[in-house]
Amino acid sequence: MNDISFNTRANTRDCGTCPIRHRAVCARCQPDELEQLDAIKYYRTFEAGQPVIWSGDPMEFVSSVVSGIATLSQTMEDGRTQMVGLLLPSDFIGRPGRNTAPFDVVAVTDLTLCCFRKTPFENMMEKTPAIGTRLLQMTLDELDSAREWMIVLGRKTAREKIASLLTILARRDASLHVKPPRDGMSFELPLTRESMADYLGLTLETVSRQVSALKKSGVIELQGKRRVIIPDLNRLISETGDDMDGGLIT
Amino acid sequence: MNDISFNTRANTRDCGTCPIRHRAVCARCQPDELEQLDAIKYYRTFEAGQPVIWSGDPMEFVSSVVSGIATLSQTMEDGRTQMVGLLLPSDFIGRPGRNTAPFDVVAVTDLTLCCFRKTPFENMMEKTPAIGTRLLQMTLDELDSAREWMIVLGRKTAREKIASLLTILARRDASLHVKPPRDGMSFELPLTRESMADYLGLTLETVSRQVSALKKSGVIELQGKRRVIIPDLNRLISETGDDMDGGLIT
DNA sequence: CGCAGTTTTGATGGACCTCAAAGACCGTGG
DNA sequence: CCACGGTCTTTGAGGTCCATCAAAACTGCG
Repeated sequence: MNDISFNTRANTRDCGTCPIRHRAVCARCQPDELEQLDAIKYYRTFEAGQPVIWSGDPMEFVSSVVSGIATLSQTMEDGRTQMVGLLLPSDFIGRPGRNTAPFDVVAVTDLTLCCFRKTPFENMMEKTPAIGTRLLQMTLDELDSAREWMIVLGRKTAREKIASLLTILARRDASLHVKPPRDGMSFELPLTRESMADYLGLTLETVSRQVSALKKSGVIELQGKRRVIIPDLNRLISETGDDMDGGLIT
Repeated sequence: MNDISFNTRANTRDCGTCPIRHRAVCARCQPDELEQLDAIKYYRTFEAGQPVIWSGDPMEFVSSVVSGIATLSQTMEDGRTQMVGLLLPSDFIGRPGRNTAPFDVVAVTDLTLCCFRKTPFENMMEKTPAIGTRLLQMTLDELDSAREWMIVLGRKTAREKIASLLTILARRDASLHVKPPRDGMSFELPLTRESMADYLGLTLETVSRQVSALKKSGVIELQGKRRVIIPDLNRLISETGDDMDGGLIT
């Protein structure tokens, strides 16, 4: 049970009932194109904590996150690590045209991926413009998010960083449940203090202190250690240091 | 001369002799496709220091950097600013499918852009897979660079940040001159201390001090204030804190 | 219970920021 | 030619935010 670090399953789900159908890389495909994808796809599951792929490894497949959360991160020789992305349902993993993984991917919760072997997928991409178009759109969105994250890493204080992360998680959680974020909403914190620290460029102690500080200020409330309640969303957003007129969409 | 902050020129250059022909968004186009692009393109020039577009502005055009350098940056309400990208010759500006600019673009040196009005370009993209494919590839590369920059912002010391920036500039300068970077190479520093600080998430004083420190250590030499000499490239790279076995390619 | 992993809390130090002023560089005009 | 002002850069002194080191409290689980 040690070297079988993942689980490959038969194609148990039909694309028609797929929860990420309308947001994933296949979102714009026609029924006949979906059928083709259906024929070459397979599911893999990972338990919380398991690695999906290491930086530098050959990538034999590309995939979409169906359920669960994974992190994308990079580690320096001396152990300093920086998370560079959070992979949520419908996010795409992999790079057509590249053979080795540029970053580590690790499952933080139990994770289900919808996978395609790389070569068949690349071939299909050439014949199916809908896939390439959608992938371009998703990649441009991710590039914007990555750049927005840079101002968090480069210029924000520890407190602003925590508030920024909580805001992102609140919005993503809301968009997953197809509800707009609202005052009084709550969500599960999927990350440990250490993961939060790696995402924010802080130490876990600083994360812990700032979360406590936000709680003491009444900006957030905690139920147990993992459930976060946001009594006043605008209050939280004002703690991020961001411009408020940036619209609540996304 | 105040409101004419840019200069639109007739199509003076032929695509065939374009210096960025083989690396820009048009790199994979066939001769007949190039002719079509040729028909709708126009050049614009900006003087050093001039804004190209502000965050939130409507974007009527997309473009490629032909010569010069521009910065992509974001500013918080209180004035803290973070650079999120450096735009060098062949880099693409703009987003098919989006109407407003997500970041500020400013010319740091005199700048020449090869522009296309957005709608004609989008139409052409639909009919010309070579453009979309190339743009996807370029966007994926930029996403990787953006993510690699995150570890610089989040986890590196001031000294390592400076070394990282100098390494990037050295490599890009070398690749522009189609020479591999080598010991003893030198290049012009296109950025002020303040721009470097904005790129690195530091203050300009810290940048100044660390540049002096690297000079005192013999890692770099300076000719005047702007020309940097790298006596020993591996020495500089070792100062970045990065893994050295990552190959010198790129 | 007892142990391992996670989180909190405390004390201390250091890297970097802030504020301040002097110095270098450069074009302008007398 | 040199004085002059503007911009960019360097250097200094002091303070602060966050990292580091250390230990205790909490959580879940066999």
